[in-house]
Amino acid sequence: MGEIPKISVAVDITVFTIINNDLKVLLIRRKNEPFRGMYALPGGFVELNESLEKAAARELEEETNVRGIFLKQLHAWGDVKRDPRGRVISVSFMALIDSDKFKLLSTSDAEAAAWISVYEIPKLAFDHKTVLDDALSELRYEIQTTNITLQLLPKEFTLTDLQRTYEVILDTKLDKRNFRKRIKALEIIRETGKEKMEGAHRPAKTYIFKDQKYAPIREKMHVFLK
Amino acid sequence: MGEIPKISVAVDITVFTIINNDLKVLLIRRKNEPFRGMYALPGGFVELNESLEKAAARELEEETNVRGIFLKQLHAWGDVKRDPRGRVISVSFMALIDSDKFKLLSTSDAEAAAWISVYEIPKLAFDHKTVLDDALSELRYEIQTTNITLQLLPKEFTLTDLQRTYEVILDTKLDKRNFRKRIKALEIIRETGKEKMEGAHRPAKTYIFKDQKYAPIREKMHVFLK
DNA sequence: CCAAAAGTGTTAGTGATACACCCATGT
DNA sequence: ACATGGGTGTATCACTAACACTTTTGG
Repeated sequence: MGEIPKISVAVDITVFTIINNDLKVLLIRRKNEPFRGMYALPGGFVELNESLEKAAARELEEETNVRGIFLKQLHAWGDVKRDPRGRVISVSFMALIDSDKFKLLSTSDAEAAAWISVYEIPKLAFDHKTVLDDALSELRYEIQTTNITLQLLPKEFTLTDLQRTYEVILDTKLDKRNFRKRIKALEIIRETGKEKMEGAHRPAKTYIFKDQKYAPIREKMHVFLK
Repeated sequence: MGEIPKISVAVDITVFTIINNDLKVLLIRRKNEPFRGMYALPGGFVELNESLEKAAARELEEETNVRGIFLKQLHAWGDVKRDPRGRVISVSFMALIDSDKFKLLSTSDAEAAAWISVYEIPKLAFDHKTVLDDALSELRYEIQTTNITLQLLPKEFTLTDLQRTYEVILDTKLDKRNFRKRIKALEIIRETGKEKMEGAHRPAKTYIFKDQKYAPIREKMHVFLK
């Protein structure tokens, strides 16, 4: 080859979590130009000897201390002028972390990183607002077609925990009876036999996901007609 | 900046069409190493001054003479060893063209390009088999959630034409009455008032898509529960 | 009048929605 | 005994699926 153009390739990760019944995204305050002092999605450049997924996992670990988590690739952003420093294309990823593990973040030496409500997003560097909006709409789709919420919950959880997760992400109220019927029909969770007692009321049964890894919900979803 | 790694970025396009009731993909026979003589998806490297979409459109036009067509970005492929020449990431796109326009292809000076049935795909260069499989499954999803079939049909078409398109892509037989009921309910097409007479039988009404551009089918699709 | 594709309705079953009360516990 | 959240069933409605005959034309 020889005259093949070379371009810098970055990954940007939209990390979601739920804190206080609010959907939050991890944002980093930039210390350097361009967009110094502005919030941005965590991310960084892809090294020559690592895949896109590896790069995203490495950056996520560097920023949050969280490792081994599921990352979903979303989109490649390639506008010529999206980075004022020069030609940079960015591949975006989505990740979800359990809000318990998030405490690891504050013990890390990551610079000014913060969990920001998706409903109070400040002006972001680069095209990161677009990237984030895309990730959010992808998240809302994913929770309806995969078991991805397992990433947001502790291993054992109650049906109320699960319903709240859906409600927070979809930003709606759901009917308790219908939600339970539907979730049971999807056959993605199983009773543990244990209960969780918490507060002055009847204890709740706890559940675990049958698949402990990300998996599409087998064809309960629209197949078109026959 | 300075020590930011630079990577070659390519686009690869899976172009579908229907010929003789068979779903075909455009493949190019490679004239150069690596994988010389082997079939591959059309594509090429992204220039510094063009977006990913522009690059895909340019490559598509160079290979097929077809321009102004809808291209959908699918995925970024970034394995370290996917190209033996060095580090290359590739962003894949999908395109559909009307089989009438395909004739433009053979009049072009494109080198050995061929429409190959998706059921008879030979060994492909690079990771193009994976890229193609991904595109095919995306296509099957897209025709159920968008009006993308408008790219495959002439402007005016009959319901039988439309049904055959779905059948060929989904590789199933569909019930005529149920298909028509469903399509009407989706409200994506409109009668032209004209008819198409062809052969010794009753003439068929013709239809056009209400949106003449790619559009998602407004929320007839699963919204999850309330 | 025959061949060929176009066009059309009904029924049964399945899944979605709306909705209200009793249960088990701690204090 | 009361406050709190956990847990459950039914009736209606909308959509999906299965299925066969009549219509219009050219030859």
